[in-house]
Amino acid sequence: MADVTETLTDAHDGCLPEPSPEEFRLAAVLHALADPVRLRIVTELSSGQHEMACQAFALPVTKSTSTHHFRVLREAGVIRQHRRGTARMSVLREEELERRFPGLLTSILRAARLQP
Amino acid sequence: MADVTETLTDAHDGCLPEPSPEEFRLAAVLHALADPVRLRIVTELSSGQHEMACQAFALPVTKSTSTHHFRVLREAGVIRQHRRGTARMSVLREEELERRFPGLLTSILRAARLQP
DNA sequence: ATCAAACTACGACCCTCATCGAACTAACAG
DNA sequence: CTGTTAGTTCGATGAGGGTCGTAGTTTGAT
Repeated sequence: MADVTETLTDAHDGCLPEPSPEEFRLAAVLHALADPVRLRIVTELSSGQHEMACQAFALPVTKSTSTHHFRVLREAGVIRQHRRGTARMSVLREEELERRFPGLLTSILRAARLQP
Repeated sequence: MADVTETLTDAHDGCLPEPSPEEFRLAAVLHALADPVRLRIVTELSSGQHEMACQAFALPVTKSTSTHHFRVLREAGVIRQHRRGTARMSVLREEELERRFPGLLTSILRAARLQP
């Protein structure tokens, strides 16, 4: 599974549309993180490898619902997605969020770890 | 839902039901703050006097909608409300939120000030 | 007691959203 | 090409939420 297939699938056309940091909207970020499933995605992304396929989360929803949640996170600017073979890898946009909304993601992640 | 907190029984029963800090749910707080009107309420509460009547906010919605938003904030634990004459005063629960979710409110308020 | 001010409660409306299933697409292995 | 794996897209659906208007409540003043 942990194959080292050299990435020709680079960051040109495998990337899905995402906002630039200047386009981040606070309400959109808060709304994105106000859902248990999405909060779990972000929590796992922050404490695992910096890149994870959708399947790797084992979410308690169907694939189509899963796609929906990843899109909400991506369109809010919380994650970035690109293809890796048949998989869609997700990455937390930590630095960009930190620059735009200092301390926000950090405090939310800490709060999330404190709760069921 | 109607949690009768025994704190401050001193000020008879002008207080409306509110959760105790242990009952704060992160998703509820984030959802409460993900609305522009409610974010504005909280922002004004944090930068004005520590007590404000609903009317004082001059919100761009009707009174009934206003009541709705204040209730969402109160039930999430973000604000406390008590009567003062015919007015309903609102107070930010800054310390309790800080104890439960350190840095959260602070970073959200800072982010809100950075945006339209 | 009556009146006004400031909210609250209750429906109603419409729109958003989380969810699903089924059909479709993309990438890769044989 | 065939088949598999991993996501996406497209309705549909049902719950929830933001908005309003109207009616009711509470408090203080006259």
